[in-house]
Order: sequence, then C-alpha cells, then structure tokens
Amino acid sequence: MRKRVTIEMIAKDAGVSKMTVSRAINNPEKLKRGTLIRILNSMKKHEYKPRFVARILAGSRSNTFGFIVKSNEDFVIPPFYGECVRAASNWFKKHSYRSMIFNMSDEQSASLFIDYVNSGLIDGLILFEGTHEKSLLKALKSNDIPVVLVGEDPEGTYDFYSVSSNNYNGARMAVEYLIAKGSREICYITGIGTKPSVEERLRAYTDVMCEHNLEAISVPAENTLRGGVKAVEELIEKHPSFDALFCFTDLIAIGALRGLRKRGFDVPKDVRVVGFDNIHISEYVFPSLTTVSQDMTLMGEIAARTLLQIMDETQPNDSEKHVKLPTRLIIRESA
Amino acid sequence: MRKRVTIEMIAKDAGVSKMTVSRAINNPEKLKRGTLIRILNSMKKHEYKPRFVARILAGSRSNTFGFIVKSNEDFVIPPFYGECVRAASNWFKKHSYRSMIFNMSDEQSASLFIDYVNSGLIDGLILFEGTHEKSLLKALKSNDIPVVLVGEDPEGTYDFYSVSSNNYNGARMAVEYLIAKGSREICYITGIGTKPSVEERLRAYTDVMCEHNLEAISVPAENTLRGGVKAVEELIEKHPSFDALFCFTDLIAIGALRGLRKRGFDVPKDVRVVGFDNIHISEYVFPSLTTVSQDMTLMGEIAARTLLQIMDETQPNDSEKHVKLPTRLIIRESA
DNA sequence: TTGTAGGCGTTATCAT
DNA sequence: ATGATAACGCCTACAA
Repeated sequence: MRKRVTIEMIAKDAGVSKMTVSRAINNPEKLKRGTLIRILNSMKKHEYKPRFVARILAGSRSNTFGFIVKSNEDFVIPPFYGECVRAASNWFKKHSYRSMIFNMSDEQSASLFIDYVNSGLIDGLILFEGTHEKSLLKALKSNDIPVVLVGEDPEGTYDFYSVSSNNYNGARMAVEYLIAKGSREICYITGIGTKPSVEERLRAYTDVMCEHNLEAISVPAENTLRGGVKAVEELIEKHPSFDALFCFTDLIAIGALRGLRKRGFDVPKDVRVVGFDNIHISEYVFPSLTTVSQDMTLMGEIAARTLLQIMDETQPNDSEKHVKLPTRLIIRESA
Repeated sequence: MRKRVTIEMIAKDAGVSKMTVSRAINNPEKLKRGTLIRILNSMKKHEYKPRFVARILAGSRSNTFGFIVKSNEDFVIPPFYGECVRAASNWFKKHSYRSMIFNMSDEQSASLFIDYVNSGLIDGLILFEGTHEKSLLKALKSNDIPVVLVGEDPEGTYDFYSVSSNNYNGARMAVEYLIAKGSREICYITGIGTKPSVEERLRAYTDVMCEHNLEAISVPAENTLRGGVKAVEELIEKHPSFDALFCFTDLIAIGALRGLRKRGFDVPKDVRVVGFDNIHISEYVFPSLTTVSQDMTLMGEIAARTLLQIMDETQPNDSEKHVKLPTRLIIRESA
C-alpha cells in the first residue's frame, strides 16, 4: 500500500505552507499565478486527492445529497422512484452536486444512513413516499437536515417541502374513463398503508363510483407483481362479475394482467385494466397498459431544485411549499 | 440546531476520560461493569452518536461495503444486478456489515465514489459487469481496495476474484432447446461491447448452430426494452423468415416480444423467444418468458462471502478465484 | 499574497 | 481498569 499523499507533502514539495495548498484547492483565485501552478503541478505529480472525511471533519460541506428509497420484492429501486431519482440526480449534477441512493429496507441500512447524515456526509435529502416514517422525519427535523418529500407528508406535522402528483384527479380520470368506455362493475385494487397516495386514489375511485350510482368494491394488495396476481384471485373469488380493474400502481396492474390471463379472462375484452404511474415497462407488456402517468422527471427536478433553494439561504426562495403536479391518462391496449 | 454531542461531553458527564468512553463503545469488555453502565446511561441520556467521519479519520474501518452498478435506460438499478445486490447485502447484514450502492452512470458519480473509497469510507467493493473499466480496476488495484467482480474480468490482467454464471453452457442450453422444439431459423439478438458474457453467449449460439448445420444470424442491441424492439425490426427487415429468437437478456427479450406483436407475429406459434437472466418480471409478461436462469441470490452471496474472506486475513481463505455458477433453463410460454 | 496556531471528534499508544 | 498525549488531514481565523 502506497503511503497516503497528504496536503502536507504537497506543501513541502511545492515549497509553501499547507494553507496555501488548501487555498489552491478551495480559493485558487486568491493565489499568485506562479504559486498556484506550482502547487497544481505538484498535486498532479503526486496524484494528490484531498481526503474527503478530513474535509468534512474540518467543517466543509459534502456537496452531496441523498435519496431515500424503499425497496420492494420486485425491485431494489422501484421503477417509479428510479425515474425521479434519475431526474433529480441529473439536476444536481448540472449544479455540480453529487448524490447517492440509500435504500431503506431494514435497520442496518437505516443505521448507515443515520451515520452519514449526522456526520455531515450528506447535505440534504429527498425522501420518497414509503419512507416517511415519523421517527425518521423527526430525527431529520431535529438535526436541521434540509429535506424534500416526494409524495405528501402523511402527518403534515413536520412542515417539510413536498412534491407529489395530484392523485385524486389522476384516479378520477382513470375511473371516469372506464365508465365512459362502458364498464360498470369496476373494482379497485388499492394499496396498503395510510399513505396519502393510497387514500386519495381510493377516495377518488369511491367518489366517482358513487356519483354514477355504481358499487365501489376494493381489495388491498402489496405493491408488487405478485400482489396484483393475488388481488385478482381474491376478486374472482368474491366478485366474479367485474368487468374492469383499476389498480393502485402499474406493478399491481401488470400482476393483475397475469392473474386474469391465468383464469382465462381476456384483457380488454372481458376486463379492462388501468394502472397508475406509467413506468417504462408498462408500454411493453401485453396488452400494453393504459395508465395514469405521473411526470417523474418533473417531480425529480422540482424536488432537487427545491432542495437547493432551501439550502442556499442567500437566494430568494420562490419554491412552493407543496407542489402538486397534474397527471395524464395514457391510453393503450388494456382499456 | 442543537449543539453536537461529542465524546468529550459524555466523558465529562460520566466523570471519566474520553478514552474510557471510546472503550465503552469499542471494547466494552475491558471496562469495569459500573463504569460501563454509567457511560452507557450518559450516552443514552444525551443521545450521543459517535461521529462517523471522525472515527474514520482516526483510523477505524467503516465496516461498509459498496456495490458499483451501471444504470440503463429502463432502470436505475437493473433487476438482474438488483437481485444480486439484495442477496449480497443481506449477507453483509448478517455479518454486521453495511453496504451501499453506487450507480456509476457518469463522471460525477465516479468522483463521489472515488472520494469515498480513498477516504476510507468503503472497506471493499463488489463491481458488476458493465463497470469493469480498465481505469477503474487499475485505480482500485493500486489503492489496495479489496474487490470482487460479478461477471468475469474482461482483461484478467488485474487478477481480481470473480463470480459469474456459466454463460456458454447457459446459452447452449437455450439454443439446443429451440432446435429440439423444431426451430431452424434461429436468430440471436446479442449484446453490445466486449464483455465476456456477450462474447460467450454469442460463441455458444454460433457453435450450436454450426454443429447443426444451421446458419447463425445475429444482430446487436442495447440491453434495454427498446433495444429489443429495434433489433426485431432490423431482423424483420433483413431476415424475415426466422422462427425463433434467442436474446442476450430478458430485457431485450421482453422488448422483442413487443416488437414481434407489433408486426403481427404470434409468440410462440410463429416465433419462439428465449431470454437470459430470469428476472422477476419475466414470469409475468405475456407470453411468460422462457429463459436461462442465473442464480442471482447465490452469486450475490458468494461475492459477499468472498469479499469478507479476502479482507479477513486471519482466516484461511478457501474462496475460489473464479467461481462459475451453473444455469438452468426455465421453460414458460414463449418457447 | 502567504503563514501560524488551533480545532474538528475520534482512536492508538504508552503510561499509570 | 483508566488516563494523557499525540495523531488522523483538513480548514478557519487571525496574523504577517
């Protein structure tokens, strides 16, 4: 193992003090041209890289942001969050910040992430729905970590900035579309938990059905492919006469497609199916999925931009506290 | 912002020196019961958390491992790697290590990761195929970072440990199966680049076709859904009479299914399709995908176990240098 | 424009 | 079993 190259060695080599080398790195404009060049050369020659942890310990910003995402059975980074992350991460990059993903799937990952945060390794965070646990939010708040939520804050008690889609309108569109197409016995495969997205989409479904004097029937499912299959089976058991399914997510919908086929149903002839999210693969499955599209790229960008604004107190902050993005109905083969 | 709780404050509060508190954290067995309890209580009272970066700077291990994964157009963490990561990460967890994912998609992410590694924030790495770039491997080698490759080392020059599937045998199985089923005009949608997996699967395809006096026709595709669609279009253009497709990955195969359907081909009646990887979703698409299964869980576990063995020099190291895992043909609806 | 001294929070080493 | 001191590598504040 080669011995580590430190700032001190560069200083000695370039015939200056450590401080001058430090300036060469952080405020090069404050140095005389000659000195700067000499130092730069020496750094290159010795392949000097400042040691990240030392800078942090001495008080520097990390210029690094984190994403906290919850895995599911099918994906370590579920596609919907993945696209938001990609967009946010590009935004950060454009502004010379770096970013990294923490997948919060267990205690162990949580501990790592907490260590990072309270060590100064992370300057700010974007939390995706599913990770908005009270204890976590509280910890972040009390440590003064800048945070933006993707998805609404379930409690609202911590007053974080948030970016989400208009879940209610999106779900309404989907159900109204199914009704317009002639479906009457529309069942809803809902999500699990008390997340706002779950509650709003369910409420929209119930409202629309009610407005049309149709019976609202919903069953819950894990947000996974398998969850979709199981929900369909439950539905066939309990309400075999449905002629359409609205699903909490595309993942569930794709599972539902499989479940329906297994039982001999044709989509869309026997049963129309609509999902939510418009993840990449929904366009490729058969039948391709009619779905409510969330603009993940825009969500990611807004989340990133908001976070930067929160942190940069010198700039005027024109970010809305709670952004709600419109959704679009994407009509494909399944309904 | 609450003032940071440091080891010094705990020491004062518990009436001992910093060193003793440090011991309470790292070698509790060396303390007298009473002292230990007093310190522990004080730590709890003040919600003391050791500062990660300070420990690292002072010479501690991070007990953290990293995964380096390459994103693609469809997924930030492609499903195949995702499953390996999940398995490896569980293995680490079981041994009280933590892990994190770096997605190497650009310069910016690379810089973060390099900072981490040469700061001591990462004790070892698992690199997935697609990230085995010469410059990276060289840097890791010269910094003495313990590394395990998933997928074979394309160069072989750096002598890293590696875990991969037997790509050649897997691909042979697939092609032989297609022939046994009666297909004769079997085209291969191959991958891009010079990765061993690309070369071996292609070689297997060519060999088998040759052994049966069949013409080998292959077109390259990006490893994405869209790549599959495009390859099918190219194939229909150039060799419209094919009756089977073997695809470099499931992602490509799923794209191919869509491409075929768009052009009115029925799978498997007109064209049989076989993929490679057996990612989760392949079981759910329609027709469900016949594919060559790699045991991602086992790969992940072996990679993790090997890495731990490399690092722990006290233990005898019984890891093979280059593990090659067997594959299985999973027969479903598409062929 | 450049240098000096001190501190960031922890652990290692050597004492006691 | 516990403590004192130095070291890790960098940056801030002040001085020259």
